[in-house]
Amino acid sequence: MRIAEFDRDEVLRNAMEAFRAKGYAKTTMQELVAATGLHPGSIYGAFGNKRGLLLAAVDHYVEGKRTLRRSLLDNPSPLAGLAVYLDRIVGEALCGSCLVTRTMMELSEQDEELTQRVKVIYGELEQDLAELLTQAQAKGELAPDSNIRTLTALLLINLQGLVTFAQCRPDRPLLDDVVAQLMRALRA
Amino acid sequence: MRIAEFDRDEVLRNAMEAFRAKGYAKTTMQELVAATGLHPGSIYGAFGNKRGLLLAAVDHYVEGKRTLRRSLLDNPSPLAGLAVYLDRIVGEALCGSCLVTRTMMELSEQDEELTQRVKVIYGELEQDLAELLTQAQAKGELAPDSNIRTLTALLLINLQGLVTFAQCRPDRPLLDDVVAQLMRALRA
DNA sequence: GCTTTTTTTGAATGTGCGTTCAAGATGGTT
DNA sequence: AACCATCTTGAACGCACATTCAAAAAAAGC
Repeated sequence: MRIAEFDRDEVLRNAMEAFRAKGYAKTTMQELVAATGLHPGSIYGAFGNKRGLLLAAVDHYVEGKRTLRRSLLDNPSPLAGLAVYLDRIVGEALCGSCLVTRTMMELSEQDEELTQRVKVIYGELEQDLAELLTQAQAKGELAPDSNIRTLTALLLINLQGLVTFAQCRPDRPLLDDVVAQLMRALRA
Repeated sequence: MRIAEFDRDEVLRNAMEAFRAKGYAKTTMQELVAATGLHPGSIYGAFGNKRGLLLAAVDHYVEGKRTLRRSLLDNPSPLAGLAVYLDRIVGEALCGSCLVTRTMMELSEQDEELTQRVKVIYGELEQDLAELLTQAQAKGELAPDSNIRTLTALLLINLQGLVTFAQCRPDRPLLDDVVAQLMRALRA
């Protein structure tokens, strides 16, 4: 027997960063070898192939995001939690794009398994947001006649859009104003 | 002398469709040859190389979108024009992604010239929307104290997000509700 | 300490790609 | 009608890439 030397989490973090920076197709094995510190044989041994490494990196990325999201949203005032979360999203959007969105745009309509996985990820996010809005409504932070499903979709769309928009226009004050406007729109 | 036999517009339409379906990197020259009906030599003669064909296709795509947009937004009631435009965007989002967004996500941070071009395209769209909102405010369709810049950004973000969201969840009634909510948010 | 099993290493392989090129076809020009 | 510039055609090229493989190294079990 012999145990693997590398730290799987660190490898996935580095791979993720590489994929996020250049996209799947344009990230070469050479770059992944350089980024992870592993040699080709080790990568193929541990993850099967390049696509396997991407899938593992996406899972790792999503798990981190999900944990963070749930801790930020866990707030006595649901809408206050949402505000904190949105602030965080803006901060991240200013630093770089989202691996999931990028992967989805690049590989959807070609990779059925990956598309399915992305849909599950979106479903989870949607459910978290829907629960949050339901609680907000129960606590009177939202109008009783608000349509949770519509508002959830509006939120998702704005999360998506924010990250993309920030690539073109990394203007923090503007993004903060937009978020404030969005929060007002929810209550309206 | 001899005149080119192919119809440039049709070639660009077909190339655009190919690029939009699979992205730049994953669309092979073979597929472009099949899609356009041109042989490699002709493509290289007319557009320089694969990237040149992409740039030409993007320009063609954007020009079409811009013309359509301006005609839809040209309405005695600015907000009514906006509603018509958004309805159209929803319809298109249900059919497939946006070539510009896709190209941007795939090639930004690698292709400086293309990034610059995309920023110009976004600037144009932003300006059109800002003008529309200014007119709406002048005609009393928007509150006098609304911040045009913020609302413009909000609109852009939602346009962006709508198209991406629709890929995962092609649900026309839901999208219509979201658009209605967004229109309400502008007036608030 | 020897064997066994797994990992590491990095050079080698084969394939698919964007691109080029030279020969043939075409139509405008004189 | 002859010429020439340009377009068309499709085979050929070279390169970069993902992947494989065989040898070396390193831990675990006895």
